[in-house]
Amino acid sequence: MAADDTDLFRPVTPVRAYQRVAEQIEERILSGDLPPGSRLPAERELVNRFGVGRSTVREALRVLQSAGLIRSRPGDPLGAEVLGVSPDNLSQALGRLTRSSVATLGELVQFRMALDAESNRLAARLHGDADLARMREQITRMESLSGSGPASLHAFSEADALFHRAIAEASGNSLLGLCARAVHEAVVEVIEKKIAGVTDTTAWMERSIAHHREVLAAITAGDGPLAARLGRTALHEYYADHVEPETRELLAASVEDH
Amino acid sequence: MAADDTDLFRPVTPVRAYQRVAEQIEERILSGDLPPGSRLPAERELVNRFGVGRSTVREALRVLQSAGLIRSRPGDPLGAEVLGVSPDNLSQALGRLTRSSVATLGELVQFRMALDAESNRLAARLHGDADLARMREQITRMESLSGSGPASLHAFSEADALFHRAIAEASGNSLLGLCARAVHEAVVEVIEKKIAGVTDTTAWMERSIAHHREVLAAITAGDGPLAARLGRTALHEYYADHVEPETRELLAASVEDH
DNA sequence: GCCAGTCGACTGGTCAGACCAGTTGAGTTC
DNA sequence: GAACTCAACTGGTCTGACCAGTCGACTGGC
Repeated sequence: MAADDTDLFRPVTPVRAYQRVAEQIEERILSGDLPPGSRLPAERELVNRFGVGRSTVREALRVLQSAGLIRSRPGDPLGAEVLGVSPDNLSQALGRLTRSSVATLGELVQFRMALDAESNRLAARLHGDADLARMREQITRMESLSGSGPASLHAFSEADALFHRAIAEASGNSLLGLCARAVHEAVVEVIEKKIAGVTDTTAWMERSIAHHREVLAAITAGDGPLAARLGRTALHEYYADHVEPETRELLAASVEDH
Repeated sequence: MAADDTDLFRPVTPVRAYQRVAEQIEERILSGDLPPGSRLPAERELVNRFGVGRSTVREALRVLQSAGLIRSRPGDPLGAEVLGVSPDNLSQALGRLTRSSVATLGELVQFRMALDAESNRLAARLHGDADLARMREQITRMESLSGSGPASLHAFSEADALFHRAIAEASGNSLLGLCARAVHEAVVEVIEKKIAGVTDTTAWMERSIAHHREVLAAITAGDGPLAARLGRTALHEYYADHVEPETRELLAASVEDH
């Protein structure tokens, strides 16, 4: 132990007051002492309890709020509301990564391929009857929308999102679903308009419905590898025309490798 | 269009002053106007430019800091430093999800299986000579550490992390690497001590080295599917004993399915 | 008795001004 | 030329104030 003197003295980072306050409150929230829906004391009350100034308390609350843990509303006599842990922060972080062009569109699609494939595979293995019913329900909804033309595109993609959420929940892995959702939002932000303008929406919707039916069939049959491959194929077909040309063939290879 | 009156009026959320400030600065950072390493004006200078009070500026800076975009140091005459987009925020969000038991350890490992498998597969297809050299280098470093007992565990896992980062960079998909890293940090946070206490570190290191050698061989040979499966196997072997019993067999199934 | 309106006691959001401890670099001293 | 001093910064914190919004209790008229 004495030989490893790199661990004896570590660089000391002064801990700011607002950090201590934020950590204490965050700890209470994560530990469950402050369940979602409960209220924090008023700011001026927190000032008394923590023995710091109001600006310090406010900076701490700001940090928690930007992390999506609490929400405050002016004039609310009950104090800030505890929201609990939400995935919004996650998708926010992913969104930043894409907007700063750390990640390209091709990388996003490829990333989502991996996530969706794993979700589908797990869902095929673990699904319950209720999960299947919810997926069927969304497909039915898509079918009823497919004739309405471009106006219903918004409702259609909502049904699509719900279908994928049903798969994610059936997979039993919340992380997969959350990340896939975040990436999906990031992708939509980048190319939604492009697709809406270029594509023949009716034909696109019908092909999309066909894909979803295939995936549902594979999941129902318990064929995980097939469901995974179908998920990749669908993403490739949707987005291949819109990614950067140099990554296009790589995406195709991602489908074939499985 | 007129039929879809849900989009005509949207709920209005008053935008706080500190939000506007934070958004403006964040926009400049993400757009590249403020590259990493550059400096923000001093707080009192921002007060003048934005025409708001210092507390407002400070709350905005606090939000950006908690998002990992900037870092400020007391007494620094250059002002806050722009850090650029980093995955720290991502791993922080993942850590919160696990600590609040929204996501279990098993889900984390399963998630990382999907990411690592995809990274390995892509790396096998796209690697350059420099990537292979860096992987070899880290394996050599692990070998030199494997005899030193528990004291060098820290350095060993650092080499391990660098090995995986080399794979991620070889894969050409930054998102995969960043997420894998975030998940890895979250996992480490949960069970690092457990592993350090329970396991025979020397034997564990040697098995780990053997795994890494196999993965490197598969990548060098360009065998993507094999590299992917090896990645899953390695994770299963490392963590299977530490995840919740009810998810253990599911992890094993994740390996076999591929 | 009930309902509408008023009013005051809160809330969070913002601002101004002050002080502190730390950093830095220019000037001073030896 | 090296060491020291010091003033001009920085960010971190506190105080006290004001505003607009919210809400509950009180009060008026019916």
